[in-house]
Amino acid sequence: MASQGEALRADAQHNRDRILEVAREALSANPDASLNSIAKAAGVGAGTLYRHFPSREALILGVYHKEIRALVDLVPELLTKHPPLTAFRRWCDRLSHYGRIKHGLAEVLHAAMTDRDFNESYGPMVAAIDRLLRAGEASGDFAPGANAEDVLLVLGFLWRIAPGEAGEARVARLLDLVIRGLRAR
Amino acid sequence: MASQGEALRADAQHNRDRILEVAREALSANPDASLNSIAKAAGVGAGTLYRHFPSREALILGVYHKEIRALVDLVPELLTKHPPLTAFRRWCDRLSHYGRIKHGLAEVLHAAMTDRDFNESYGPMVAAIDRLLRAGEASGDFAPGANAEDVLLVLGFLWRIAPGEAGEARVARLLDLVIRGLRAR
DNA sequence: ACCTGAACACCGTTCAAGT
DNA sequence: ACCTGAACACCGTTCAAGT
Repeated sequence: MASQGEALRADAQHNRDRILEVAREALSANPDASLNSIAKAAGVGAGTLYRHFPSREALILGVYHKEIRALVDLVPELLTKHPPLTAFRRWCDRLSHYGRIKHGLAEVLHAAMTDRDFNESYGPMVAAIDRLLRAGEASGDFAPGANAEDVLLVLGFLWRIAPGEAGEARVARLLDLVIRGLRAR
Repeated sequence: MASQGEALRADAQHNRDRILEVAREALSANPDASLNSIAKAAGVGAGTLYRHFPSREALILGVYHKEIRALVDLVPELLTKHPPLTAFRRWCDRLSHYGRIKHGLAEVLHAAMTDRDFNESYGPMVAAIDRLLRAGEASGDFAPGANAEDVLLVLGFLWRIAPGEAGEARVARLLDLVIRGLRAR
């Protein structure tokens, strides 16, 4: 559950890593892969998987934890290299990329928005967006007062665009629309 | 599958209606209600449910067919009574209302967007939005060229807002954002 | 032409028994 | 402290047998 609260016993740590490794592969091949099948492929009993990840969401969150982290850490970097508006845009592009490759992330973030247990990854995500919004506000590009949780919610469309050819263009069009909506008049 | 292609035999028609009636109730109590349980509650064999609705999506679409139809039919009415911009706004409010009451509609519309079988309800939906957009374009309120499918896609956030107290305000804020994004500069 | 309902393979989840 | 894996109740889906 916790990424590593107190050190796990060596075998437990090994199992945890192995489960995440197998789950990543299995889930990206098929987002609906059964937990039993993942446990079996990882060579652990079903109970072991449940001990480490008490729900499907917890497992997915475990798998994509690094990606979420990377996304959050990207914000300060983008803000030093680019003006706020393009920083926001780049960040959304990156978010879109993750969302489309890592199926299931969307559902998890959605669950995280209601479930109070998952704040560990949802919180930083919202904070990251908040930084981008405030920066845009300070530069006068964005209208003041935009809410980071709201923006994350709208950005959900990024995960519902099929990865196909037209997808790229659609993402661009829709991000334009959202950014126009955020802009100062 | 078809709402009523060629007339069904009397008993079949009766079963179909009964299934829809029970499914509406069961799904609104619990969006994940099992198809077996719905069949049982409707007093029909599992196979009968599958004969009428070959997939869960088809069933949900059957259940909410009337609501979707009503939504589509609302557009011309709104456009005669209101200027385009408020017509759009009112329509979105209504869409939001349906989405939050009738759980599962969102997933179905999403599926409908990829699956080519469901155009029967997705098509008219897109056409309805298109009318609203064109009207706003003609009046000079909306920037030209907005894509109706894109707009339906963004509006997906409407279904992911919890029905709670803060929900109403959130819907309002987010619709403002989208409308600002659509506006002519 | 349509319906029934048992049957199949599989699911998530639990929990006694092991080490 | 942690793991195993059989067991439970249930799922979606099919299909022989009925009318």
